[in-house]
Amino acid sequence: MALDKQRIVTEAVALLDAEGLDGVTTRKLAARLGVQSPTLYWHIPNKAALVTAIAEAILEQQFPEPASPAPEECWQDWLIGLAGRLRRALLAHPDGARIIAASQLSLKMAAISELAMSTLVGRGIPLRQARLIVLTVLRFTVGYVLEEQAGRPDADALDGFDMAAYAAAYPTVMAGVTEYFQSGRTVDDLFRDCLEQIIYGPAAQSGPMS
Amino acid sequence: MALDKQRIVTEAVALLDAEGLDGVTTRKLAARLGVQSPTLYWHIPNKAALVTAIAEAILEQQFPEPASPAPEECWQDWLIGLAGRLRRALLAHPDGARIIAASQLSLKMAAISELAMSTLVGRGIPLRQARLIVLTVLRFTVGYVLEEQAGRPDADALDGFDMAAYAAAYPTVMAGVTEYFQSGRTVDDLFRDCLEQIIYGPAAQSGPMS
DNA sequence: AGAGAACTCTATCACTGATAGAGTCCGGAA
DNA sequence: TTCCGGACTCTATCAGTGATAGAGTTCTCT
Repeated sequence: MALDKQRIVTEAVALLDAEGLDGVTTRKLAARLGVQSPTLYWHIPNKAALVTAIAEAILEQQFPEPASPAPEECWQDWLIGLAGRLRRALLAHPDGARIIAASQLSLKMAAISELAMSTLVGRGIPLRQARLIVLTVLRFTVGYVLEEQAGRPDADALDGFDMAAYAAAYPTVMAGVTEYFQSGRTVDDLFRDCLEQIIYGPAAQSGPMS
Repeated sequence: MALDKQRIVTEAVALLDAEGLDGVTTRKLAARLGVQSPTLYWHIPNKAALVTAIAEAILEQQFPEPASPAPEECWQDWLIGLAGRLRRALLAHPDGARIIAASQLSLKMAAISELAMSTLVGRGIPLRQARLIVLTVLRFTVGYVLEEQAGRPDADALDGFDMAAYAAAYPTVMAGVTEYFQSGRTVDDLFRDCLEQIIYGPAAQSGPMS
């Protein structure tokens, strides 16, 4: 049962699932591996490198191979699917988006960009525009999930939160939220609708207009 | 020189500017205020509340009044300007985006959403679509700046980073970056171009096509 | 003058990531 | 068979973190 980086990262992901990113400490991780915490530092230079490794592992689960380009599908739908997979990868673990955002120089993320951009260019989209679209979609996705996963406000924060006052102060926001979900749509639909907004442009209407 | 929440937050922002978010500790903050750290806890319930207060202060600086609706301007350009101001607010302080993303239930952020959505609705955009557009733009902006501010990779991480190999592995990404900046555009232009992608749709071309 | 709120202190808890340096284990060479 | 050196792990410790308890002080209003 030799300890190597692979085993450390695997266990770190398990710890992440159990306790969230703030629960991933070198001591707890070492304890799970039946080891003292300084031992980890023989295998990893510092904690940031561990987080980056976790990020790669998370992406790896959802993008094992470079992922497939599209055969016959239009690039718009393919790109929406790619972003959806990315979102699913981030949602699959607590604080997934935080981890990706915090990890520096993720090779897997670069690979995803490369795949997306080269696919678009292959479909005849000018390089400049392909870059803009891919960058927009990827950063939007991370930002979206980041806020999706942003801690459910803890009990303390909800003390003194006046729902009625909120609704009165921000009526349009409230009306928008209510309207959307009353029509039977889910948070997954919301993400997709936003993406279509980006990719197909404001002209696109995916749902029935009220 | 009585200590109150206002003074604490002001000094916290100064500390943030000097040392970044990780440098904002209760002890350092207290020391700057000529006080012991437990004293702060009489004025704030916990550190999360402090971060939220910092977030509100940062937004307040860029959005002092509810911000002005547009008089004659088309809503697209107005919304781009709004997002630009938000980005500037986040960039004005180290880790600004991280702070906004971490703060829960920001009232100022809700106010910005309300302003944007009601403006769009006032221009005849259906509620559903106004919500999608505003949500997309705001989350994109936070995600964008978050990555913009993501720590410059420290020296350790750059050890063993092979630039040439990177360029070889991800040629389209590299070509896209090179092409963009060689044409004289800046990172500010990049943000704006991405936003136009969202708001005007993929058909829009703001710059010369290569 | 006295009561109580407002405010700050000392002391301490249970943690965190990180490093130094000593020790153990094991495979291969002499 | 011995010994060496790398691989690996340990104990001990550092300097710091957010947070709380509880005692003490100061200010203000009645």
